[in-house]
Amino acid sequence: MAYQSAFMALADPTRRHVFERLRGGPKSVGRIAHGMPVSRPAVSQHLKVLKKAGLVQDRAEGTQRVYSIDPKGLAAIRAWLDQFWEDALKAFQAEVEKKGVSA
Amino acid sequence: MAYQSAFMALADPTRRHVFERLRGGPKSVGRIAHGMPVSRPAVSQHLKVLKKAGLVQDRAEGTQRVYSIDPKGLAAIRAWLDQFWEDALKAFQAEVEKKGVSA
DNA sequence: ACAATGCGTAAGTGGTGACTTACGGTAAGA
DNA sequence: TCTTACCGTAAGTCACCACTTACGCATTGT
Repeated sequence: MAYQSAFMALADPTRRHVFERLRGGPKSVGRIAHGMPVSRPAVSQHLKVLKKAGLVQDRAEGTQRVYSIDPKGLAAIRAWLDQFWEDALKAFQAEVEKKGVSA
Repeated sequence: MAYQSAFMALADPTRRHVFERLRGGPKSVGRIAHGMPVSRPAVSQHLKVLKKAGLVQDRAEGTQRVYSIDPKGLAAIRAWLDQFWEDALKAFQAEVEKKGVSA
């Protein structure tokens, strides 16, 4: 049941922005924070939340800390979505057939 | 770009609980609120947010208002996830090949 | 017309979280 | 060793959001 923290984590725009910066590949904290409208400690705090949600992972590389995307968190959301999607679509189609809703 | 409000909407546990109550099919506000630890107006407010995010839709049925799941919101999240998934996995695999990470 | 039901909204409050600056700790270079 | 770079954490502040009660509106039944 880790999709809860994953949703919480991705809800914040700034945090999602941090997360999306890792899409192209691993980056250090400094490089992530560079050019962002918030301070570097703020980015660190966001990364902490993302890590706790299983969305990112980190490794030490000399004096700097490199973060990368952890597929585990995304997989959790995807699993929840897939399960929900099936039931919801089924109920939705049953509703369409019963009521004849077009739009 | 509606996935932003969708994530925001699904981040709150109570609101997600409201949303999940619609999985089995359309329900009136009263039936949704019945048995929940929050008041009925609170449920109304949550439904308002969910509707704005494209996650639910409503129709009038006599004196009561029936809410059901709107696939549009889920589709938005799924699209974002799919797009992200592809890029992230690609970068992740490139990282695995380069570094030889096993776990 | 009047009462009753079902719901949305207004107004106000408490708690949480996102941000800041300041500090401490670790690893590399001179 | 001393400095420098890079980062996480502590402490404090401020805005926002989830919730409550009170109220108003529309629809149905008598």
